[in-house]
Amino acid sequence: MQGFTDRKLEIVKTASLLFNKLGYKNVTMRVLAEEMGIKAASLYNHISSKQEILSTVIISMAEQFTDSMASVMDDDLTPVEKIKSIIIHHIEITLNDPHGTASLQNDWMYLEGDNMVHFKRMRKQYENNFKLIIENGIEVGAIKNVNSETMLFSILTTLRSLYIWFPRQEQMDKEKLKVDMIRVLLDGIRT
Amino acid sequence: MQGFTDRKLEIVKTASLLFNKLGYKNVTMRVLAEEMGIKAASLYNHISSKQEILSTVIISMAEQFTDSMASVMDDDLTPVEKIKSIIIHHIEITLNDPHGTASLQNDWMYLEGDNMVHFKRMRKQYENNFKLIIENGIEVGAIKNVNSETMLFSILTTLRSLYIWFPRQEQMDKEKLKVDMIRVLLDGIRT
DNA sequence: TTGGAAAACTAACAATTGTTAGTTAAATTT
DNA sequence: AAATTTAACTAACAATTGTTAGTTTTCCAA
Repeated sequence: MQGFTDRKLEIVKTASLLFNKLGYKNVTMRVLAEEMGIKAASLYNHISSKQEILSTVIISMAEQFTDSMASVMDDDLTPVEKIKSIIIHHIEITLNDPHGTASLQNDWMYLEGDNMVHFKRMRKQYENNFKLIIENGIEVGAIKNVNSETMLFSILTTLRSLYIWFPRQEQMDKEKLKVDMIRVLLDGIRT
Repeated sequence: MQGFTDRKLEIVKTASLLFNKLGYKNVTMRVLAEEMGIKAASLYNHISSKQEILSTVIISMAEQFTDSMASVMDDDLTPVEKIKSIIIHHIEITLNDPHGTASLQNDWMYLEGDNMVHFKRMRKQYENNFKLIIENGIEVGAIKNVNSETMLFSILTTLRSLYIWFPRQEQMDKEKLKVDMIRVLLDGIRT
């Protein structure tokens, strides 16, 4: 029983790596199987469909972000500290599974049925919570009085794209990255 | 001769809209044809392959950004003003063709052969030029002395994702958007 | 009115896709 | 050692893909 779970996890990990390298639709079951060193039909001893592989990757990543947002909302912090905490969570989740995070951004559109509904609901709620934090920051005077959607998406799209350029930042250590990122997103680039 | 060009342009425009809605690989020639009100085979009176449609969309968008960067590099401006100019160009190109910009971000990975090479070269050069401007800004003390790649990608990924949330900002006018965007990217969100 | 080009059509192709059925080998349990 | 489960295999399927060939319709110029 452990063996089954391990093998499935291995398939999902390999798939998310290939999704990232080739794009979801270019990762055929035969390509995936070859990367695993087996034949395509053998994959079906461990998973039920290609869609299950995709949804396992996407939904598990989305749930990590959902959980991290829930913990931030619960914490008793100022708005600015909550935003710092979100930035840190993004960096850690992304560094912990860059290929999964990349799939989350690039391949969610290939989800079907309930998986798509569930994903969209989680994403919407994440954005709503983030926006609430920003608007609370504006109210207490800690955040600029600029259109909150503009600030939300400026920060969020940057965080969502972290996976793209982490490969180029390998010399940089994680803690410095967090500090720099927080500084740039909160205070901009101008001196 | 005008008729031919017009029809091809119409196909390309429709395709980029569908790419955005369904994802490149879900836009089959039959789906595209149906949206145009004709049969799949009829598309080939105007275009030579699906790849040609994709590359027409992607390369023409990439060239717009390349051209805009070239003009910024030529202009006699301070580093900060150059960055402001880049932000404005991004907003204008994106607003002018949101679906094309979306395809540029999402579907470039399905380019083949020379198209892929050409695209990657343009993108690399764009990033290099942007980075030079930032590093020049650091030298003259106008930009924070933070890792230049961190600042580059924070700004660039935000600009590249503009297409995602422009549909939500329809009530907002273009000039205010430019002002807010410049303010947030240069000076952050904190008061 | 007619001739010719432009652009639509029908029909079919070869290749590739995800998936299933049935079978064999490997590993684990009894 | 035997029995049972796990996980690989071969072979094939139905559906879908981009594309081509050949034909008919539409439309404008002469």
